[in-house]
Amino acid sequence: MTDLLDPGPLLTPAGERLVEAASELFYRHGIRAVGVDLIAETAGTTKKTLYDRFGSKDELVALYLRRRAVRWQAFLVERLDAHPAGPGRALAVFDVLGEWLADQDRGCAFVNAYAEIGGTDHPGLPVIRAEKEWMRATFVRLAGDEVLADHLHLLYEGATVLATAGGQPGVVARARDAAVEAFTGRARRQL
Amino acid sequence: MTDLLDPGPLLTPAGERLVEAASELFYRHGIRAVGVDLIAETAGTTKKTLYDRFGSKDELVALYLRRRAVRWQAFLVERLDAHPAGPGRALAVFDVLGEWLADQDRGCAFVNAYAEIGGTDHPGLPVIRAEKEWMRATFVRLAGDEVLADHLHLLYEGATVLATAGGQPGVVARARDAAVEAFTGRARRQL
DNA sequence: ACATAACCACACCGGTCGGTATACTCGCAG
DNA sequence: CTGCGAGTATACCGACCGGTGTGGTTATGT
Repeated sequence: MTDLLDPGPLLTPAGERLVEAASELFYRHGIRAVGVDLIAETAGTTKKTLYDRFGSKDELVALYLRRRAVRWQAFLVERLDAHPAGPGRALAVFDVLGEWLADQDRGCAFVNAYAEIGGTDHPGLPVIRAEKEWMRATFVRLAGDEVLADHLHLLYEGATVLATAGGQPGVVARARDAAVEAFTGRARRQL
Repeated sequence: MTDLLDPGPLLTPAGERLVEAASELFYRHGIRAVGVDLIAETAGTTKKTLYDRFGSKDELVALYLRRRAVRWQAFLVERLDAHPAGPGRALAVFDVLGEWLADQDRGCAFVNAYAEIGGTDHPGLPVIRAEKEWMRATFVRLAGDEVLADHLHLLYEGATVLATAGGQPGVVARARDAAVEAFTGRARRQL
């Protein structure tokens, strides 16, 4: 799992600009909507360099997803560290999600990518699965309870979808409320 | 809302074949991945007829989404009617979802469409919003409680995402379990 | 007999798609 | 001085993109 989300070795300067440009364009407009010509032009380099560095558009897409996963995970972990250790951190995930979604109005990059490459053998597919599994594992670690973790993970994914595709930005706060209730349900279950 | 999900007037035979072919191709491969030439060929007709009937690819996409919404809603209502009236019907939504997802392995058509057309003024966007709002209203009607309905709706959307993009097909049953717990939480809240 | 709508066949438009090839310049390490 | 990896510039490839135009056929209804 960890290797699937490895952002890979350091890139050459032009390679770095290419993956940066591709990441923003892919997220904002979708994968198929963005051509390699536009990526190269935005990065201030050429298609030749793109294919020299990454071999194919599909590989560049997979790298985009790996980088995106690492970025979100680093953001989440950093924000969670500011909270006192304990079950409250599982709740704080929803605060971090709200903060993240304030900037990222196009929703979950992995869900979006699956919409375009699902049902194929695209090299980005394992990255998508690994990211969702990482979030589940994170909830398990934070909640210390598999059943509760699944419950929280479902609320988390639902909130992301409804806040973006559903056009209901306030839903993240309601998801947090639901998470609180899930916690009290766990407490009662364990009595 | 209801008019946004109106499938529209009856179509001519070739128009009907076109929207049928487009629906399956769009859902299976994505919107941008499917060209109008392929749609026309699959329907056994021509591009000319497509543009005579629908005016543009975007309008055909919007119609695809409206039809998809109507089809899911009819399926859900029919299945729910088999259950005795009462709060148990809100739980049955998760059984119906599991049944539906067994055939539809490409996830939520509306979330997928948003991944491709979000951030634009595509005529399909209001349809996506209307469908999500319809599901929320349905949960409110079934649960008779806004807070509980939001909780259930979040679990429902999360289950759809994780069962498909997340590659965790068993998650729908866990979402149902979580929904049961949300119900008992409501009961306790109302005492 | 005539109009009309629906449909079909096909050619065409400018533009973009992912991907390849050739040739050149630069900085740097041996 | 030389070799080499990185980057640039540009042209090219066949295929496909969404969309338009022309002309002709069939069926229905008046």
